[in-house]
Amino acid sequence: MSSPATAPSQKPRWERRKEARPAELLAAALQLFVEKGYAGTRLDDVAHRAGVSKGTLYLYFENKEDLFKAVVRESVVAPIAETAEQIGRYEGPSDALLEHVVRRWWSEYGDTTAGGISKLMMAESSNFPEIARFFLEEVIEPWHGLLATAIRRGIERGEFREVDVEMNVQTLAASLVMLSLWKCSFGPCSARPIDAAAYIGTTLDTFLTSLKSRAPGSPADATERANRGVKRSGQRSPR
Amino acid sequence: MSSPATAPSQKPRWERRKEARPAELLAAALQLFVEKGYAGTRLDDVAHRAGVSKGTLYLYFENKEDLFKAVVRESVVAPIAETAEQIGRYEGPSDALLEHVVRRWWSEYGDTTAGGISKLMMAESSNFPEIARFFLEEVIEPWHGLLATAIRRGIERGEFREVDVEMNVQTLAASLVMLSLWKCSFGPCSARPIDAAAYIGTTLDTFLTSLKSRAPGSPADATERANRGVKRSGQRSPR
Amino acid sequence: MSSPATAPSQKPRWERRKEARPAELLAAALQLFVEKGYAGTRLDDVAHRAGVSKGTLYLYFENKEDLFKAVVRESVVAPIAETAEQIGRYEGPSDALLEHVVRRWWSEYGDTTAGGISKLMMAESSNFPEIARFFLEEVIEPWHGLLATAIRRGIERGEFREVDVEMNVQTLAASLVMLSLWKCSFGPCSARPIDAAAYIGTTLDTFLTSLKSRAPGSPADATERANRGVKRSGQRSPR
Amino acid sequence: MSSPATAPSQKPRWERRKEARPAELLAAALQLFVEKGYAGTRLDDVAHRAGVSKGTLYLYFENKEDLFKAVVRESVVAPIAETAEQIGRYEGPSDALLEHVVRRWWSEYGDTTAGGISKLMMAESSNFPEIARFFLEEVIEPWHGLLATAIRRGIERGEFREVDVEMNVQTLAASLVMLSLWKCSFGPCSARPIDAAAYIGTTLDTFLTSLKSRAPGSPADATERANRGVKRSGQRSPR
DNA sequence: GATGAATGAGGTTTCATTCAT
DNA sequence: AATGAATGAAACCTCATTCAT
Repeated sequence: MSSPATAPSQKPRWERRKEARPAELLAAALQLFVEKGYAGTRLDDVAHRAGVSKGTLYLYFENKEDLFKAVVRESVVAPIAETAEQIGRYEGPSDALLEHVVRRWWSEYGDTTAGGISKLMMAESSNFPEIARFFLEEVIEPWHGLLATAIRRGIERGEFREVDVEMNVQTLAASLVMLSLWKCSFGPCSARPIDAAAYIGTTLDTFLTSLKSRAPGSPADATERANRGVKRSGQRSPR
Repeated sequence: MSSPATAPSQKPRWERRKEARPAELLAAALQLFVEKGYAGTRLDDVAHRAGVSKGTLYLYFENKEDLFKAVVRESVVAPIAETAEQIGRYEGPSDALLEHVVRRWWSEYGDTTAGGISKLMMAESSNFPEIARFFLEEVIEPWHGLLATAIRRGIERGEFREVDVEMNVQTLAASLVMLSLWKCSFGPCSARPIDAAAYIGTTLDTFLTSLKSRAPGSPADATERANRGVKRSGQRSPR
Repeated sequence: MSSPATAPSQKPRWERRKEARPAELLAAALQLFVEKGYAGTRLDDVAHRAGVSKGTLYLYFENKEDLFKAVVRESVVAPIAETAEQIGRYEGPSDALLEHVVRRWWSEYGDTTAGGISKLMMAESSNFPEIARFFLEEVIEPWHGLLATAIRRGIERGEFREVDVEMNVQTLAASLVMLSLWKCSFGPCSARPIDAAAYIGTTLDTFLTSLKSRAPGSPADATERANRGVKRSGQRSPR
Repeated sequence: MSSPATAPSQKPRWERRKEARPAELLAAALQLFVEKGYAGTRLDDVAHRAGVSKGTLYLYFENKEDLFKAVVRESVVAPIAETAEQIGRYEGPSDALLEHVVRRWWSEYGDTTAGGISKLMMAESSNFPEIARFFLEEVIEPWHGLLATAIRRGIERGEFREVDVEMNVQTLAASLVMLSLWKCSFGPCSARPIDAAAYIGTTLDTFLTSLKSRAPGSPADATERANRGVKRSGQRSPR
């Protein structure tokens, strides 16, 4: 500051680095965090996998927790906004729309390395409540909102029957997210790997069939009708 | 309560403790493993929560990994066998049967502390492949088999349409397991807690409606039929 | 908390330990902190000198800073209170009283290992402001108060001339403390060690001679008189 | 720069820089060493405060220890030689001379940033014995010699009583140095800052009053005479 | 059987030092 | 001459594991 030596244009170059080199570090960290969990990941390994020394990590991240937060934040893909636009412009039938939203989520996020973030957050949410909340608000809720918009559109246009939108979104999303989780948890252990395309196809089939089901009183019998309202929480066993 | 002796009248016969005591340790370990993950759990805390000293742990378990394995193994409830019997004896409609199986799973396992095991295994499966495989074979597959039996029964009896049983089981189970996971991950972070009964109700409604849907060519259009599960994996976007 | 096993009376026993074994650790730490400074002291060395392993340190002190604080606090000798009593009961001449207070401080504190604390605090006060303030209030000020009481007594009884008590205490204490500092700083470097007894004798001689000096206008010339009031801060050079 | 051969002819041109630039570095280093101590000072901070990069430090100093030594050596002001001359030429009364020497020391050294060197050396003398010895011989002893000369002159001219010159110098210097130490140690912690002018005034008053005290047998009683400095080291307590 | 003090390997973090530019 | 990214040795600290009581 007082010396003429300190170039005034240094800062930008620093910042630039913080986005260039760190990318490799974040990628390495993502992989390891997903694979080993937060506590099980050694910074030594992260650095090694990124091809740098342990100390270099600390040039870009204050500490392990900071790195973890950065990994979560940086891995949050933003195709949600893009998909949201598509919904607004779309004019075809709602079932195709919902299918599109689901398939796009899978290809853009669920089937990606970033998809492992879901598993990571699931496992570490109680250790990092703040980040969990961040993930909930910035990732999960927007994505649920997308599904909700598509379903609600179908109901409003008379294409879908009237269901509890919120709950349908929850359960549909659950099915899909589980596929992501499975891929990076039991996937490698299982003898025959899961067929993702078939899984998604079946999920769509199930939910769309249910949503488009018209029969006022036929397929849905008493049991089903009772639960359809969702406001009920009674329980019955066939015994 | 008063002296360092753990219990007033327990002292006399120690022999039985060898098998009785670990229950408290396993319970404590389960809670902590689920909450903090394997690496994040300190044996100190486990012992403390179980009300014993750290050294006592080593009287019953060789080491941390041994404790972990024991937790997983011991927490595996065996009501599955019992439920399997019920299915064999049952004679009513298949939708009620499926509902029963699902609700029983939730009350006996998913809604239990042991339900956290799912989250735990999900997070640690890559660190403990053998245990993951054990869990897959001893817990997941039998439980999937149960659902498969119920669905197949419905199809055979003409109550359900013909679907890809395997995949329907996968997605149905996914939805349900996700409820377990949510409860001990994002649950505590979320503003309004999830309504488990409604969630299960909606899941049953969706799957049963889909399974009982008859209309050969009406709601399910070409797209759906293609994905219905007949081993196809075609993909289409509304674009 | 939930378990009946945790005896409520364990705490005291822990606390007891915290004063038994830690004594050796505190002694070792004191020596090293005084010798090497805070940053220059390795916990490994402290433990080694105390004959225990590194980890044992952490059974008794949370971290390095905690150990440091404990060292300072524990080394604060309490002979000040005792000396204070003696002053109240004393009935002889004030010069002998002052001499006693000074000599006692030296034998009980300045000449002790704890005397090194002065050097330590001097060096680290800017790194640990809170501890510096603690030392200032709990050690330095009481000790200054003792000297002030003795001097004020002499003035009130007409044995000493009227001087700025506060400043006389400061400068007298400075001279003495410096002896402590010297002992554990330049002392070992100097060819011929300082003669502590002679040093203290001379200090007493100087201050007592000055205090008992009666000459209204003789020895103290203009220069001196000007400074005696202390309220002046003028400066003059003999040039 | 180009070949592995370390060209010895590259250096010549930069010789001057080698002596010019370090001034800023030495100033920065001095401040930090005084404030944080040797081990507690990071070269990063030194460079930053001097407005250069960390690597630049190594163009001028081999390593941290080298920098430290340079700081001590370069900070040793040479006004002592100058003051020594003044003493030789001086012809007035000895009390004024001593006062001059004392005040000059304060304004030229004690009140300077370099005054912090005393604190620094005190703290690090056991870590750097060679430098401590250097400081002792090159700084402390000459300065003590100055005071000794002034006092001895007073005794020889009959202005001062016969005292142990050596010890009087020690204790006088101690009082003064302590003021320097206080300023950069407890000074910032203390509620009301010390009044340096008053402190020096009182010190001069005390020592000059003592030195000029004539009364052979009146104020100074047996006790005092015994300790007066005549190489005796007897000790007595009023008990 | 039970304890908890003690250990030390291993992880995180810091920072003096180097080197390509 | 100057930079600042990169390094790795060494410090702090944690915690699974052992063992005398």
